[in-house]
Amino acid sequence: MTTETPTTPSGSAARTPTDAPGDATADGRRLRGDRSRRAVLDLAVQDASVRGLEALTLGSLAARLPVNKSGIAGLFGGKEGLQLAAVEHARGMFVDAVVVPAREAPPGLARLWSLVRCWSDYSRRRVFAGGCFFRTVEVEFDTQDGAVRDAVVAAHRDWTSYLRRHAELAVGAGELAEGTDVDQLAFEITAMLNAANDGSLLLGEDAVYDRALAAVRGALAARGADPAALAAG
Amino acid sequence: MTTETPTTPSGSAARTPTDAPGDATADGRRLRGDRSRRAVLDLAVQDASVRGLEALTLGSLAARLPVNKSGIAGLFGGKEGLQLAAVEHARGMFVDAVVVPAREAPPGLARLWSLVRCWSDYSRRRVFAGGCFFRTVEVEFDTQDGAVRDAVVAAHRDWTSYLRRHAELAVGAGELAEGTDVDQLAFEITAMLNAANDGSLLLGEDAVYDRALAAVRGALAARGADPAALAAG
DNA sequence: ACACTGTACGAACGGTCGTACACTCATCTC
DNA sequence: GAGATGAGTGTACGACCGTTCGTACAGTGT
Repeated sequence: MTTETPTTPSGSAARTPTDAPGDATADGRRLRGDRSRRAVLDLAVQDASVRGLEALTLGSLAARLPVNKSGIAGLFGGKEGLQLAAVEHARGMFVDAVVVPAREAPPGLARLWSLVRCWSDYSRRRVFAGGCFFRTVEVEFDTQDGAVRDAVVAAHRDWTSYLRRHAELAVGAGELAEGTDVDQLAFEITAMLNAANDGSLLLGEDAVYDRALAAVRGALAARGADPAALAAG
Repeated sequence: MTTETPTTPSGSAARTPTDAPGDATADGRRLRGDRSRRAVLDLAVQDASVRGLEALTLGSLAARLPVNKSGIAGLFGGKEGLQLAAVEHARGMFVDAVVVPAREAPPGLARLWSLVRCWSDYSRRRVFAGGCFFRTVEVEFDTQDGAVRDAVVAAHRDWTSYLRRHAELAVGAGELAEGTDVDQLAFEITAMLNAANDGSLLLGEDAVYDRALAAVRGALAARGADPAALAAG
């Protein structure tokens, strides 16, 4: 992946191998298939955010959709194909829910803080029924390897490097203290956000989101950020 | 659970319903059973820390042990019984690996910092093959309910309340600033430790443990802790 | 008209899961 | 001794898993 910036919700996410470029033609068959794929994935990411990608079941999905079990298998080429497509689909939803709204703030510290707030809202709003989709699947594929794990890791790196980039911009613009360890900062920010997500799910306490925001605000202030730039939630 | 203090590794963890008190007699049959249970659980917690408790399989466990598949089922009364026993077994191992060693430090700030360092070591040493056992199963049972989830939540509360208690002691002893929000502090500490565990597993970077320790040290110092009391890792 | 492609179906496949049951054997109780 | 108890085995069962196959049909191109 060359783009450092998370791309807009991948318009053409999961496609069959033979995907010759330049076919912008509207094939009725493909349209129908894409609509079916979309319906399956909308359900699959919700399920996976709760139970994980391994717990996804072709039969269970098919039972709740006007699609046959073997139809789903054919649509994605098998279960692993479905899992990979689900990761990509979730990535698009994440970008829509977090990255795009945060773009209203200018690059640098403002964008960084906006990302933190948008992520908190994204988790709190339960865009995915099981909290952040990627939290679930990251822990699930922690210690395995294969294509799915690679996709999960790639999504994770994409997100953290985006955070890190805007931290660097903030340092360059003098909004954060010179010499700030942006890796350390990104680590602390993601740690707080993830902890809020997990705590909210496990204990049902909503206060954890405020705790996370307060902690991030503290981490930024400790690095010289203007407190006025860190509007309250 | 009335004890605020994590108990020593539960000597009699998983027992069959009829468990009349006062039977300290050494029944040869029971001894044999306990030995078998222990062997099964030693394997089960390792598996579960990697793949989760739902992915545990009686057949897979039995294939690697001198025990029959239905033998395991009988030993624990079924799969859920095995899962519950695994949580209890892991709890004991956690106490042995983290709580007991940390007891060398006196209560208060020193104990708190010792717990942080011991937890970091516990995760880094891979006491469980899949990193912290409880991280895996917490995320797994985030959004479900049932006896297993309750056990996981109880273990979680046990740990965090233990942290919080020593934070309170530190405040009371003047080692941390008066008015310190101990819930916030406990939140930040667990967030950092968990993030180190997860990051180490997902990305294979060992540096995250140092990042976590540095962040916790910062969080404690910001609350007035004597930097000299926070020995380096 | 024809061949070709992609979606979708229904049925069947081999495999694995957890559970249940009947049974043997060692051990403890009375 | 007799009888109860618990560990452990072996077999069988029903349920569900992902995959595969043959088939039908709609849409596209020539």
